[in-house]
Order: sequence, then structure tokens, then C-alpha cells
Amino acid sequence: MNKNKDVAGEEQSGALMADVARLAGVAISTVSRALANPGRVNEKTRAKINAAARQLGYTPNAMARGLRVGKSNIVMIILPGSLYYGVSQIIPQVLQSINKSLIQGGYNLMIANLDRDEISERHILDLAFGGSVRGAIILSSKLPEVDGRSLAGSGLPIVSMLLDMSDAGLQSVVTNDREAVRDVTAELIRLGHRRFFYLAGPEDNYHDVERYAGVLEALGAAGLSEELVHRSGGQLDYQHGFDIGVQAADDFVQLTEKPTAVIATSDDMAISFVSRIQRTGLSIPDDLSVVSFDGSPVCEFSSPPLSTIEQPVEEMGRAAVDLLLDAIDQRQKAGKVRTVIRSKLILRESVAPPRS
Amino acid sequence: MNKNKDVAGEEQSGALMADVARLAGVAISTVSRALANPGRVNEKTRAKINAAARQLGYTPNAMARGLRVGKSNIVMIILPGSLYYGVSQIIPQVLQSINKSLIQGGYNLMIANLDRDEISERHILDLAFGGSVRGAIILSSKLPEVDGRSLAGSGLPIVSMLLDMSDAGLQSVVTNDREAVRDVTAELIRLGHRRFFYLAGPEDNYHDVERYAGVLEALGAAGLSEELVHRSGGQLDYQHGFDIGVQAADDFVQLTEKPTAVIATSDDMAISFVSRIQRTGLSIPDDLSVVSFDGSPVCEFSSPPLSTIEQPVEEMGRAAVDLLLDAIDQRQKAGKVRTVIRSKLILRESVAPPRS
DNA sequence: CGATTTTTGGCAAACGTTTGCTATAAATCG
DNA sequence: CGATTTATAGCAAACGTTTGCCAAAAATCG
Repeated sequence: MNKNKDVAGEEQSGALMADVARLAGVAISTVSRALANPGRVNEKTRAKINAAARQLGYTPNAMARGLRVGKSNIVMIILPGSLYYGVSQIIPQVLQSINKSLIQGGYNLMIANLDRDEISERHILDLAFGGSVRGAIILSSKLPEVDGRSLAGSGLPIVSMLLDMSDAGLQSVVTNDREAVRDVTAELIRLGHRRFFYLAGPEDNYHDVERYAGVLEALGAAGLSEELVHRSGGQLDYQHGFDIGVQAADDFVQLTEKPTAVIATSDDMAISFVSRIQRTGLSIPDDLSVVSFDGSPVCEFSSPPLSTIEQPVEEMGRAAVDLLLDAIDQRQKAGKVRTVIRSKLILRESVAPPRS
Repeated sequence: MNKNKDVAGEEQSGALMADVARLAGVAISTVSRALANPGRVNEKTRAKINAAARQLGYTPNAMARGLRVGKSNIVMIILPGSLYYGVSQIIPQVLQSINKSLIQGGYNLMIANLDRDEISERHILDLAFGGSVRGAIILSSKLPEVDGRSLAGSGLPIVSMLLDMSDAGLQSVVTNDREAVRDVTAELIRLGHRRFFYLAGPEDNYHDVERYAGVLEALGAAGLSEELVHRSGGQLDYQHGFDIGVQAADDFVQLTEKPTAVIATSDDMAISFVSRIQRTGLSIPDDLSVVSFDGSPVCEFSSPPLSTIEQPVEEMGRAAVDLLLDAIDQRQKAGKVRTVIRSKLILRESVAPPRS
């Protein structure tokens, strides 16, 4: 990028395509073609060009290419808010999985936001409308919309991951929240549990709606009343999982008819709930079985080891990137708008039949 | 970005500066100046331009600007490897802190790598030499170097964070690993502990070197022999913290003279060690005190709550970005090449005096 | 009020790469 | 071997913004 070609210092300046052309004795456009469209250039000429490029350590300028072609090689990810919380590595795992697949497709991943306030929404829209990004993967409900600019109206290819936005027309890659929770609830019922304590995420949150529905479905399928499940929480976001669990433990001790099984909808709330409830003298799983959601590795080292539903993050990330790249390349796959990848229940020592 | 100005569909095409100029009845260069150098444009003209820009939802094209100016608005982060592991949120916290500060400075954060293999090194160098990024923050030792291209030779402003690379000439923002571990070891000594079990990270790893040195310093300061500390592990990377802790527990039970205090150098290894050692019947902290490093929030909900050294990630991230922006703007602060921000010991129930 | 200084708008070229089009060379065909 | 077809290299313009320079308008000075 250094225009001063005479610098004899240690710094390796960024060679231009023009430099390669000069050294190889061809036109700039021939260099461009040799690198990007090799079949259009004679083999001998191509060899000369490749040698020159190697000698100069030539690296294409992505901004110039993006400007000319009208497309960048960056994909942005729109987060629900914080990048991390508690023991959950879901978001970092998402980032890792997506990044890995994007790099293989020749793209770079950029984090677009760390909040969903107006400043962040505006920033996301700048990236979208400024041509800086080629597509987006969104992990959050509601597409950004500020001052007459909306992400939906930008024409940018978008894929939703973790939550189902297929109703809004977005290709979505999700796990089977509802079904997974239904199945683990059915397992608790099979073990003999008849009273349940549900640790809720934020009310109306997609994940909470799905997971709670799974509980109710299992009860219905077993001919049991929905009144057998006590719902705790609903005010705090998943980011405050530890707090949810602490408050739930307080809630639990107030109950006169104690439930025998806890269904926590994130590992954080399960971990802090268990910690607090054990201090009241209750024993897990003798007095109370506990299951959780997310699949954080640390659950194996809890006391006792925690049963949890493990999300297939890596697979979902791959699928999301595949869908996005298809949309970018405008390969209209006549496929489903909603891709479901199943979570997996990991049963550990926190679950047992209830005391008779 | 859509060249077809006649599209009457729902899609809001990216308006160009040329469109704003036409609507405002001025030249393109005047629009550019009004937006970027307002003092150079008459107030009345500026108002016309701002109104036109607002009406059209004009968003600058960052690629065009970057190309013309010769500088992008992206900063890359070079990771030591995986983005996440165990309960540690250090890397995600780093990303969040850095991203927050960068956005305030008008930059975007891009993840450059997820590995340190040759493909990833090459990719990092492409970003550096291709003009795609304006600076780098590195969380890993050794600067990328492949095929005659080296990051050090690219002229790109670089700041190291978490590990001290000031000897290699890089501005570095670190925490006081050595001192923090020395102080916590001194506290254990003060409580009466005389035999220690050190859970090591990878041998020769910067962090392990510093932290182990802290242990030895505290012993020396108390006039105690270095032989009082048994070192366990050293083969696995911090990413495998849980495994390190499991192996350390096996190691520990083999010891004839049991140490009374454990100094673990990451929360992951402490958590898994405690889990395993408790299964052998030992009690924390009655039989064995445990301290850890990182400050993961879940430590509060361990059984018993785990004492840990909390890293000042947010503050370090801010400092690193400040240094980087200074370097980008070529503001030569006549300052130290090494910035140290202190970690903080959080004492919880995992530490007690040894049984007499 | 004329001379001088400052402000302001616009032209044109720059940034590094890509690609349509044309002319020429090379290959193929009868 | 001449006519026809195909392959290949190069010219020039495009992408969207920025900025040096110049001319003209406006402001200030004596």
C-alpha cells in the first residue's frame, strides 16, 4: 500500500498488481486474469506471472476488488447482545463454527454489534448499506430498522441461526428446542416424577416459548395436568442465568408442595440453582432431580454431574454458512426455509427417580 | 450498490454520493467535504446536502473510501487458537471489550484466525498485506511469518494483549500474573500452608512461566524451599484445562506427602480437579485449599465457592485499543512499551488454614 | 470604492483491481 | 495454402469516494 517504491527499509511494502505486471512484462489486466481466470491466459504467460507474484509477495487488495466487483468478502454476525455469559460457550462456539466455514468459502467474519441499542442498529445498517458486508447471520429476533433504513430492505442475504425466523421469510437453522425438552420431560415422567419446577428464560423469548411448550406437550401426552409444573422467573434475560437460578432457589423453598424435578432452560441457571438449593440441605438428585439446557462442558464436573441438553452448535453453524453462501451465489435451492438440527440429551447423575 | 436506479421495488438501494449531489444540486466533491470536512463548506450548502443525504438514506461505501484514502477501518484480532474453552470467558471478554472500544473509535473488529497453522498464518498475512486491516491486536506469541512475508515487516500497527511481547518491540498490555500468584501464595503461606500442589499450564508458555515464578518468589520471600511445591502437568494447553485438572487429581492421590494447598492456573483445571478429588473423599478446604486463576463467574457457584484471581479484561482491552489507535494515528506517546493492569484476588470458601 | 484576502464550489485525477471489447496471433479446416 | 475459427493480450473504462488545485465569489481592509 506504500506508494513510495524506493523505500529500502526492512518493511515489505504491499506490491501491486501493476508491479507484478511490470516484472512479468505483461499488462495489468493479464495479471488479473491469470490469477482469477487462469483458463483465459496462456500457460507460459501464466507461469511468468505466478513467478513474479511470488517473488514480490503480491497480495491482492480486497478493498479494490470489492469496489470494482461490487461485492465485499465479509460476512457480519448480528448478536443478541453480549458475546458471553456464565459458563455458556454457545455464542463463542457459534462464532468459531461459522468462522471456520466462512474462511473455507473465502469470506471473513465480522462482529457487527454487541448490543441492540439504536447506535448498534445504525452501525449494522451502515455495514449493510455501505457495501462493507456481503451477507449476515443473525442470532437475534427482529431485523434492525432505523431512520427509514431496514436490514430487510437492504437486499443483503441473511440467515437466522438459533431462532426460527422462517415466518419472516428468513432461512433459519435451529435446533429442536421444543422436542428436546418434551423428551427429557417425558423421561422424568417415566421415572415417576409428577411435580415439576421450570426455570424460565425471558417471557416471550423464542427459546423460552419453545422449551416451555415442550414441557406442556410432555405433560399432555402423559395425560397429566399443566398445573403440575410451577414456572419460576421470566423477568431476566438468559445473560443473567446465574441470577435466575439464585432467585429460583428462593422461590423453590417457599413452595409448600415441593416439586421433585427441575427443568432449567440454561446451564447457568441450573448451576447456581443447584449451588443454592444444596445449601438449604436438599440433596441432588435424592430430593430433587435437575436437567438443564445448553451442554456446557463444565456440567460434567458439577456436584453431582449435571444432565443437560447439548446443542449441535457446530453443525448448525455449518448449515447456516452453507445456506448463506447459497443465497450469496444466488443458487436458489428449492429447499426448506427452516433447517432443524437435533440436540442431544446427556444424562448424568443429577437425574434419578423421585423418592416414593 | 445497485446500479439500476429505476428499480421501483421494496428494496432500498444503496444511494451513492453522486445521488446526494444531484438531489442537492452540488458537485460530488462538495458532498464529500460537507460530510467529512464540514468547515470547508458553507452552512447553507451543508444543510441542503445533509437533507438530501437523509432523504436518500445515504450510507458511505467503506471500500471506496478505504481504497482512496489507502486505509481500511478494520482491526483484526489474532487469537492463540480456539475462541473458547471450558468456563473461561477470557477470550470472549477480550473480544467484547476490544470491540466496544474500537466501535467508539470508528473501527470494526475482525477475527483473523482460529488456529495457528500455516493456512491461518497465510490468511492473517493476506489481511495485513492486502490493505484489508488497519491494525492488529495479538493474543498469541510469535508473529506470523510465511513465504517471506512477515507480519512484523508489514508495517501494520500491532499491540499485544495478555502476554508481554515488549521485548520483541510490541506495545503490550498485560496483567500482573507473577505478582498476583505470588501474593496468593504468600496468603496461603500466611494461613500456615507449607506444602503446595501447582497445576501447570503448558511448559514454556508465557503465562505458566510467570505464574510459576510467582509461586517460587513467594516461597523465597518466606524463606521456604522450592521443593515444597509439587508441579503437576505441563503437557497440555490451557484449552484442555478440564483434562489437566483430571490428570492432576490422579497425580495428587499418588503423593505420599499430601500438599495442603492447590494453586491452579486456570479455573477449568481447578473445577475438574476439585470435582475429582472430592470423589476420593477429600474435603475442600478442610483437607485441601484451592485457588485458581481467571475469575470465571461460575466459581461463585462451585461447591465450595472457588477462590480465584480475576483478570481485568475489560480494562486491558480498553488500554490495548487506546495504544493501537495511537499507533494508527502515529501519535508517538513517549510512554512505556509495557502496560500492566493488576488482577484481583477473590477469596471464597475454597481457602482455609491447613488442618494442624 | 478599489485592492487584497479569505472562503467556497467544482474539475479532474487518484486509489487497485476487474472486465467488455477489439485487434492480432495461433490453430484448425477443407 | 488460403480461409475460417479460436485463443490470447492489451486498452480503456468502470467501481465510489477523496483531495489538490484553480477560479470565482464573498468578505475584509485602508
